Amino acid sequence: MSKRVRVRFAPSPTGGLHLGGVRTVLFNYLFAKKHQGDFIVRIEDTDQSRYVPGAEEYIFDTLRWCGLEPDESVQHGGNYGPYRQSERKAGYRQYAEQLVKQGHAYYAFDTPEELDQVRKATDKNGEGHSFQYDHTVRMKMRNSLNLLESEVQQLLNAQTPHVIRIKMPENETVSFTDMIRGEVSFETALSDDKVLLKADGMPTYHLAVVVDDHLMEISHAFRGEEWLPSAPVHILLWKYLFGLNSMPQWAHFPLILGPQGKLSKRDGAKYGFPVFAMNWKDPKTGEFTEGFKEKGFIPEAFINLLALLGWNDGTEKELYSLDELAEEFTMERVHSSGAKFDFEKAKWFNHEWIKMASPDRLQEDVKRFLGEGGISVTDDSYLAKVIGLVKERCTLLSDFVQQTDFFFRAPAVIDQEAVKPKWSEAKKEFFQTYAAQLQTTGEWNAEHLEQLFKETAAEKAIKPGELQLPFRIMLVGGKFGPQVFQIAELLGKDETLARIQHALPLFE
RNA sequence: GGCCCGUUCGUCUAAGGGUUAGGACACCACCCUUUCACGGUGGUGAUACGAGUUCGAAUCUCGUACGGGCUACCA
Repeated sequence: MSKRVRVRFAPSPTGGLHLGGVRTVLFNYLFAKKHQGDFIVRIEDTDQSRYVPGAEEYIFDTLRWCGLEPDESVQHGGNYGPYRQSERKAGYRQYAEQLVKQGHAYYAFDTPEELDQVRKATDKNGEGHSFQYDHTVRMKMRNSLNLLESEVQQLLNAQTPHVIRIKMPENETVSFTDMIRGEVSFETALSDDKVLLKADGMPTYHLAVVVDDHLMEISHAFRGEEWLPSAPVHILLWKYLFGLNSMPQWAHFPLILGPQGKLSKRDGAKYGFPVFAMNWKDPKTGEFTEGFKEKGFIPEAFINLLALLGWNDGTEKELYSLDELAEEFTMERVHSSGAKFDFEKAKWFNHEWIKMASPDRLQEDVKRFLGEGGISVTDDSYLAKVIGLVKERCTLLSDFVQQTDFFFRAPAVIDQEAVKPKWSEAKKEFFQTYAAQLQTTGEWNAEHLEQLFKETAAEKAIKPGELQLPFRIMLVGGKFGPQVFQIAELLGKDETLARIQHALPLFE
């Protein structure tokens, strides 16, 4: 019997969640659901200098909007807490000390300033990175490998600021099986001696991720490809601390790329598409980044498009609900190569989901957008009818503003130029007659209105087609919207007549 | 620079030794609609390059090129 599936998403609260981040959440979530496992969110806030107030809340708000609720987290509780690494601070040191005792790590007293100097000195106008704190230089630095034991003890007793670094083996090959990429291997000699415990007593990501994955009994550790190069450090820590047998299985997701390489939040402003899941304003810099939610995406579509960026089930199916995804998802079918994000395709997904959604489902979202567009809705059942009529021509929720505006208030502008060139006295007479008929008719539905329209047109010997555009302009103000008689039906008798009367003189 | 990962239409991808290399988005044309869309039909368009293995390679191997990631007391 294999152990229970437990996966985690481990964001650091430093800002908004971008596409790649949400997809990492999604794949974790899907894998957990598929295997009846647990999905945990652990906040990795070990770097106090990068902490951004509000970012943690934002993350949970985003997950809620996406419908990806964690089973355990800061907000959801659970038996493996605390779920915030800063609150687990006291626990990490013992593991680092254990490594020192085992000879796999050591105390280092070099200050950040000293290291900076060495880096600058070594990096003689090359493109940097010639200095690494690794096995080739560690015997020249100020650390417990090098200093006398008494000196080390003295420094420690005097509370001299220090870090604990891993002592990377000098010639070992570390390899592991990535669920997506297969066998991956690294030479340990090429990696530097990463800091495990910082001078402020906080662990770095490397120590914390291993310790917490162990303590939280994580069975599968998934993260973005940017972590692949540091995997050997983590494998080594697992080996030294808890044994390779209890190590989770790894998978590194391909990156989501922007038009020119790595997707950055700046791409959003530059190319006109959102990068974050929801609007985010950095409280420190004031920098604003647009979100998919506010751009007019519905979460069903957002999830769907993210899932298909790097995964497919091998069939030609493209539209999946969250439940279907959880059913079909397998890690083996996740790609190993990065995917460039295509906003046009993203919009297509949204359009498809809006078309599939019921007016009820869309009601609240549409109302939110209409409100922002200055349209207030008082009659929900009227709104539902309107939504049903126009939703298939809306790609983004924001499109509902233009598509429904004229249902709630008379058009502010009448596109007279669309009518004037072909306007005639006969057409004017037609509308006068038609208006009079509408006034007295007892029946008010699209079919009847159309029938009446055609009959009257025939009497006046005008092709009905030539009259439809003017009628549309009167009711809508422009050349758009659903079938014109359906519009009139929803508008009702009084409003329809008022708009005809208002527009008629404008065509002279 | 070093290390790691990757490379099929413009983009997302299917095809895990034998197919006219399939689909979707986008684009173009036509049809439907006397609005704008939806929808329908058709079209343009790809295996990075070079060797090797094989009767046969998009698929396996190697090299080259290109792309990306990492190289902090950041995650």
